[in-house]
Amino acid sequence: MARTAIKTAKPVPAPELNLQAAKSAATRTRLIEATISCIIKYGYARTTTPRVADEAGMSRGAMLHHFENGGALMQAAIAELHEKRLRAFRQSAGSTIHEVHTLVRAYWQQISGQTFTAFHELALASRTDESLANILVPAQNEFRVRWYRQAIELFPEWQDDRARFDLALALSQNVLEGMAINRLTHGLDERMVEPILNDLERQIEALKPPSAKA
Amino acid sequence: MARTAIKTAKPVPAPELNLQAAKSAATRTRLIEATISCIIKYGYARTTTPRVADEAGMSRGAMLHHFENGGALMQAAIAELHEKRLRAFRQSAGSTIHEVHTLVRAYWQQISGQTFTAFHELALASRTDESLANILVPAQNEFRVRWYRQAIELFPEWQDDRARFDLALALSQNVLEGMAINRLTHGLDERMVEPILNDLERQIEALKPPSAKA
DNA sequence: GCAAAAACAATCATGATTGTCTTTAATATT
DNA sequence: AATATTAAAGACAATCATGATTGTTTTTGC
Repeated sequence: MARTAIKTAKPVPAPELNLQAAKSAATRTRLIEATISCIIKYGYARTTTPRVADEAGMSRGAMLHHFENGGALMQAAIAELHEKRLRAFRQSAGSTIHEVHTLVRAYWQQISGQTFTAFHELALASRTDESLANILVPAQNEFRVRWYRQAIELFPEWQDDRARFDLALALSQNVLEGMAINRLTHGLDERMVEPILNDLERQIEALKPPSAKA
Repeated sequence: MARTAIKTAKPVPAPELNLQAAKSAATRTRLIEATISCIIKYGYARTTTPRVADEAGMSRGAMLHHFENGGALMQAAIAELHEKRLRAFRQSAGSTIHEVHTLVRAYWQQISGQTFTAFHELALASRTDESLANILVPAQNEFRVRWYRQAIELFPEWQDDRARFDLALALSQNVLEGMAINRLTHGLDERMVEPILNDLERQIEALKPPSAKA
């Protein structure tokens, strides 16, 4: 699957109220979830079409009936992963509590989950896989833009000092994602998680301009 | 190559002063370097034996003469990568200047290089490849232990407050490696590198106990 | 020089993955 | 009820990576 050229999106079968044929959608979902599971279990490179079909509990023939090739399935899985990320993100940021502490913990929870694992598998694979990068990078960019915009909304009074605001965001992103990735690769001392999170929060608070400090 | 079980080390041909047969060592080196190049160029999963042989400019048969199988070659490549890292590390830490600024920049330089890229490829692959993890994790651990020990040597007067010392180290590791990895995966805004590095330095200085502050 | 050993090259058989094609079962339409 | 459509399964040929085997050329030791 890894090396498969990835084509454009499949023409959605028009949202007529197809009755039983809508269970085809269930099968597609099953396949997409199986693909994500395989990425998490075996890594991107070993997420092969036989493995995915096996994980989904169906034949490879059935699978290729719903997705014309492995690349199309992978593309759909990436779209779903992206949606998952955005959903989790909206849920976190949409909370009524906008304290730094809450937000840091929420994002940490988010990237501690397996969705982030899958995403990083894809992200690193895309380093050396151009066709994969072509569909993944836009998703990454969109996520980052939304992250940034959301942060602006959450801290409007911080916008006078853009430099420090940007620093707080970049710091958060790199510290948290750095920890998450190091955890994936036997590189994180779990005992240091709490101290680092606390320090990050302290640091963000310190970067807030006086007008924004509660 | 990815899925190959990795055996124990090859019996070194005894350090007698073999004359021309020592050019065998050159070929082995060539193969090991080719393997590392392939990991960087194509990623771990696509570092196959034909590609490596091609990169080294020799036949696959010749390659398998020097390394009994793909796994043995990969193991040797990992050992070499580990050595490279340790060498670069010693060079950085062995400098006479022990300022925080210098050390942060030195480690940043180090993980900005391709050796770190290769290492992260392996590290992530080892998440789902047990036999790879078996040879990579010890190297990772050794590197971390040396890192820690070196830091203790560089900042002896900091040892009274171990909690803050450990925090400074963990923070440095996660921020710097986080940035390096995000850079690999289209996730780093290069404009933020300098501000983050400066902030990290400031932060480390702030964590130093009064007795250690110059 | 000559024989043994090592370096190197080429080929083979095997297993895995991929996409296509064919066949059967289920479901929907008229 | 008959037929067309879709889901699902299986078989197929092509490609590729792997390790083993065999053959050829150098190099080394006697």
